[in-house]
Amino acid sequence: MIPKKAIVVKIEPTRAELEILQVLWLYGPSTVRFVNDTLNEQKRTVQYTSTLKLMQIMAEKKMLTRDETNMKHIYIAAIEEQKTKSFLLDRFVDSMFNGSASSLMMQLLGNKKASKKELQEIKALLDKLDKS
Amino acid sequence: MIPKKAIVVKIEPTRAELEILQVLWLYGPSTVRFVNDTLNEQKRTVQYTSTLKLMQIMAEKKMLTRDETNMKHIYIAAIEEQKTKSFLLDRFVDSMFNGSASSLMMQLLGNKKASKKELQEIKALLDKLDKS
DNA sequence: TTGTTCGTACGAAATATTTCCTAACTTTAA
DNA sequence: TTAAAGTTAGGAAATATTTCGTACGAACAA
Repeated sequence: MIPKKAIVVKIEPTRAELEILQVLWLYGPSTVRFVNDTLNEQKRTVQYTSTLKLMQIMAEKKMLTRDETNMKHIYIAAIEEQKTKSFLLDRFVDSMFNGSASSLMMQLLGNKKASKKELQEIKALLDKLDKS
Repeated sequence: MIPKKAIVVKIEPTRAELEILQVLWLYGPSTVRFVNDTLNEQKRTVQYTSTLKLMQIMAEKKMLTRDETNMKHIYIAAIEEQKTKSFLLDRFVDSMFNGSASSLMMQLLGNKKASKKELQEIKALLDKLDKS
C-alpha cells in the first residue's frame, strides 16, 4: 500500500499563480491571450509575455497542463479548485485563527462582508447540517 | 477634513512577518529572543539573527514599534490584530471566493475544520446577530 | 581581570517571485 | 507577395522576501 502522503502533490500557488488559476477555474480551458485579457480587465495591467511566461512555468510545475495541438496552446488547470481552496482555507484558518473556524466566522461577521441575505444562507446551511 | 484613505496604513505583512505578528499579538510586547524561541518551538527552525533582522525591518516599516530603553529591545505590534486579520480575511474572501462569505462557509463546513461544538457556537452567534 | 554569553547593527547572499525584452515562426489582411 | 499582428520560447532583469555571517559592545560569571 502506497502511503497517501507520498503521492499528495504540493499545492502552493503564489499570488500571481492563483489569479491565473481563478480564471481557468471560472472559464475553463483557455488560451494565454484570454487569460491575459481577463486579468487586465478584472485585476491589473500586465504584459502578455508576463502572463505567458508564468503559465509556462505553471505548466512545468504540473499546476497546469496544456494542449499544444494548435498554435494557440490551450491551458487547463491541473489542480482541483475545491481541493486547492480547501487546502488554502485550512492553512489560512490555522495560521490566522489558530485553527478555529468559529473565530474566523466571528471576524467575518464583524466585517461588512456578510450581508443579511448571506447570513440567512449560512443559517440555513447550518440548520441543514445540524439535522444530518 | 482629511480623507480617510490618505491616512490608512498599508497592511501587507508577508508570511514570515505574519508569524512574528502572531507571536506579538498572542503574548504581547516581547524581545527578539522570545519571539525567536517561540517560532522555533511552534513553527520552524530559524536563526536568531534572521528573526532579529526581520523584526528590525518591520520596525522600519512601522509595523512594529520598539522600546530601546534597555539593551534588550522590546518590540510591540503596531498594527491592530483585529484590523489586520479583518483586512486579510476580506482579501482572502475576495480573491478566493469572489467576495462571498457564505461560499467560504460552505467550503469550511465541507472540511473537517468545523467541529460540532463550533457549529453550535456559530449558530448561536448568528442568532444573536439576527436579533440585533 | 578575562573569557564567555548575549545583544544589536549592518551588509550581503540566497531564494522566490514577477516582469519583460528579443528572436523566430505563423497567421492574417492588404 | 508583403507587411502587420499574433504566438511561443528563452533568457535576463527587476523585485520581493528570507536568511545568515561578521563585527562589536554589554553583561555576566569565574
